[in-house]
Amino acid sequence: MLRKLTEDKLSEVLECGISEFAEHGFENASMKSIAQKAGLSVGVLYKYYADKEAFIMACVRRCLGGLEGFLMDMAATEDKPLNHVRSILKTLIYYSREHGDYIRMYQRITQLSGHYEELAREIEGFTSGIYTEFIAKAQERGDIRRDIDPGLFAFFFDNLLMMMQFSYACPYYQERFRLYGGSDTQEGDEYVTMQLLKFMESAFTIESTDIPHRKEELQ
Amino acid sequence: MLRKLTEDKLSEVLECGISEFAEHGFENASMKSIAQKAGLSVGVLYKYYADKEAFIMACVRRCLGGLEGFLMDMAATEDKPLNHVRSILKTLIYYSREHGDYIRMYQRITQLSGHYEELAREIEGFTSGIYTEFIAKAQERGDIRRDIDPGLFAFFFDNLLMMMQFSYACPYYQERFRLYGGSDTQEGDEYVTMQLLKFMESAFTIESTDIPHRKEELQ
Amino acid sequence: MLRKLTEDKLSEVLECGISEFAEHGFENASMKSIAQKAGLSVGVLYKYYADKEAFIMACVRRCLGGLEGFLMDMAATEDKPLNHVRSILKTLIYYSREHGDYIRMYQRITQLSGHYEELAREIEGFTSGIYTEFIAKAQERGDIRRDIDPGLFAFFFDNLLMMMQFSYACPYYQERFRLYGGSDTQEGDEYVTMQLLKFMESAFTIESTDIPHRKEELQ
Amino acid sequence: MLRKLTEDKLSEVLECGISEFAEHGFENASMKSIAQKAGLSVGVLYKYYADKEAFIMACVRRCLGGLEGFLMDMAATEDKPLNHVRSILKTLIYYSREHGDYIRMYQRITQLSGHYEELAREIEGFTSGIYTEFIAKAQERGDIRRDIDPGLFAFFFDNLLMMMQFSYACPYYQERFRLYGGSDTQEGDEYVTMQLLKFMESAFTIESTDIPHRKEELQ
DNA sequence: AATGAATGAGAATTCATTCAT
DNA sequence: TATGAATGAATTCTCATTCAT
Repeated sequence: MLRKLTEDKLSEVLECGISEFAEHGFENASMKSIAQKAGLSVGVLYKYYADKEAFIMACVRRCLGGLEGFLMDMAATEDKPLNHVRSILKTLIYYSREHGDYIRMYQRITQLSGHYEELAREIEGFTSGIYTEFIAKAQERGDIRRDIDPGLFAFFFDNLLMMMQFSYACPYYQERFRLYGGSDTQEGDEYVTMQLLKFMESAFTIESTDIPHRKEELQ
Repeated sequence: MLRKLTEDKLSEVLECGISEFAEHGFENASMKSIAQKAGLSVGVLYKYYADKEAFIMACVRRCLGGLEGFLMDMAATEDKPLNHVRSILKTLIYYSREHGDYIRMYQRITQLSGHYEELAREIEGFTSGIYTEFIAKAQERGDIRRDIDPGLFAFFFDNLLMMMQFSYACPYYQERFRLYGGSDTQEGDEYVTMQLLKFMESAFTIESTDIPHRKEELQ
Repeated sequence: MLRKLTEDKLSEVLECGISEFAEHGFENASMKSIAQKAGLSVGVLYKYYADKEAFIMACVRRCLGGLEGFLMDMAATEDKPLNHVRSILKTLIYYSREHGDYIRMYQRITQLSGHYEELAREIEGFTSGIYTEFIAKAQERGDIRRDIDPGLFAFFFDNLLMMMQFSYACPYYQERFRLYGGSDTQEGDEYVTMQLLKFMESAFTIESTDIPHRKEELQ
Repeated sequence: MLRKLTEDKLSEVLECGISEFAEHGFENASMKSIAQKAGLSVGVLYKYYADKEAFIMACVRRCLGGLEGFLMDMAATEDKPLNHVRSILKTLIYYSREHGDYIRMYQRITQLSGHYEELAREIEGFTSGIYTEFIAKAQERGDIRRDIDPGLFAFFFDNLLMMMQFSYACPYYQERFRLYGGSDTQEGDEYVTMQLLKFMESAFTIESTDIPHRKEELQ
């Protein structure tokens, strides 16, 4: 019998939870099987978490915390936009491979109904802030075309990143990825990265002429 | 008699299923409430579908079928790439608003575990085919830069579209959209469309020089 | 498989519940064992009653309803007080023997905590009303001494009756009864009845002199 | 060391047990909360008592022991029957107020199923002995009518006392008491006592004529 | 053929009891 | 020796599925 759950063990439990939830979804994962996976009895889970809901929440927090940490690291680099993006992509792909559970868990989170909007705001707010600022700064420096809404630009950018994550970590998206000739095997990473860079690069630099630039000009 | 019920009623049942699954997820939706919603007894449901699994599958098929139909219509237009894309985006946003259930259901599908890869292949294969061909043709015509992998280009393109769909139909993504200053209200549609077009436009037309063009050139 | 719970079957379920609760108490009786006893699956119980609490409540109601019915019958007789009481006692003892479960269940009810006061008021209010009125009328007619508070008199009277019920139906009280030389076997009934009548008779008829008659005279 | 804890602490634990059991019943009271209330760890509880059952038994014993002590004191007085009874009642009511837990616990005990008959015999045997002897002696002295079975007389007498205890200490009986116009507030004590005395007094002194005197005369 | 009540396996949760420290 | 965290059997409750009518 374990004497007391150490900090480490507690972490392990959450990881097991994340792994189970990532694999089976919140409803299909059973507290019992999570406990077993962690080598514990159900009782312990309920000692530390009031109920399944609370445990899910803890896993969600840990997952988002992990992602946020990763994003922070990623955002820290200073470089020319394209190089920065290149490094972001590299890290992202690597992370998606190594911590697939977190990405899959994240995908599950996007399905959660109820009062989880705050969660979205927490994690997505962080990302959106970083990216938007990143874009805005680059626009100031003239590294990126200025005739585009930095918020939406960041949004499209992040959309591409999210889809890459899913495409590397989630079964359905992996399959889909393959259909597009993409490879979710290590070898192709470099190539995919470069192609995506190319796709973005132009978006970053060209100045279009025949599309209205600002909301105000619409009417 | 079966035949009497069939056509219309069966459609209705599937629609109810899709609506329930879209809203509550596959686990949380109950066969009973679906039957009630469709004005049927559970018994009939089980006459037509062996079990919940089978019923889900039928709903999934219908949903994907619906989406495919919509995509076909969308793809049918012939026009200059950017104009074509503009019309695609317009339709897409409109559809996401009007048939949110289908989009939400689709999001649920992307979470399904098990032997659903074939499903992915069915629907995504269709899309990927269309888009890739669309890109390739445009490249031939010189409407789009040629130094890019048409498959991956189509992939990135579709990624952006998928995220738009979700951002217009799924609660979590809607919330996220707002954080980026995006508006999921009718008024903003035009603006968002244009910004996205701008984001893509350059990707379509610029020819980059310092990024390797083909897989083969990598080593 | 039963097709549908008839009125009778539903009654039977409640009787099984009463019997189980009477024997094991509310906490120790399990829904499963009650269902089994009634030859049903747990599911049915939960079809008809929201939860254990609700089922208990239904059993309590039925039990109190039964007791009330019995009390009504008992109260209906018109006769000279002592004869009336004699018949009450007879019925009471008979009932306690035949419907021990109801009496035992009633004893359990007296332990219930929570919002069951209303229940007490329902059943006890009924009894207290009947007895108090019965005493008051007898006082008017001169059949019973008038220098006593009819309410309290009825209270003491009912106390004796309650204890008789328990003594005939509840294990602990039965054992206690025996220690007093009382017999809870059929043969002794008549004798016990008569002794109790004698105990009460005098209370009914003598007019004491050295005990203050009314509340007001106390100070 | 065990010895250190023992005497006082053990008493305290038992008191906590009694208090918890009195309030929540045997099933609903948890060993953990009892230990906490006593400022102990569950471990110690299980050092002294094999299991919950054994602990309950110990509490039951202590409770009955306490009641017995109180009854002994009560029985010690020598006086004329009615005066004696008056003093008994006074003490009883006072005790029921001051040591409600013991009375409530006692009520719980009367519900215990299993091999608790011995318990009944222990405590009730004591009471019944005292009362029966008290009645018999008074009959000899001519203080109480002789045409009544002293055992049953004592039984009825004790029945009235028990009900008074419950009516002063147990929620359900308190509520019931109120319905009869009884007051469980201090002020009414004197009045209730006197009314009960009056109710009993006559039973003690009148000699009825038309009810058979002894068991043997029945046939 | 349609109905919807009954079934019962399985999930969440509690708590008496054990035992490593 | 005392502690209180861990254990896991048992309980309540749900819901996909069956089947008598």
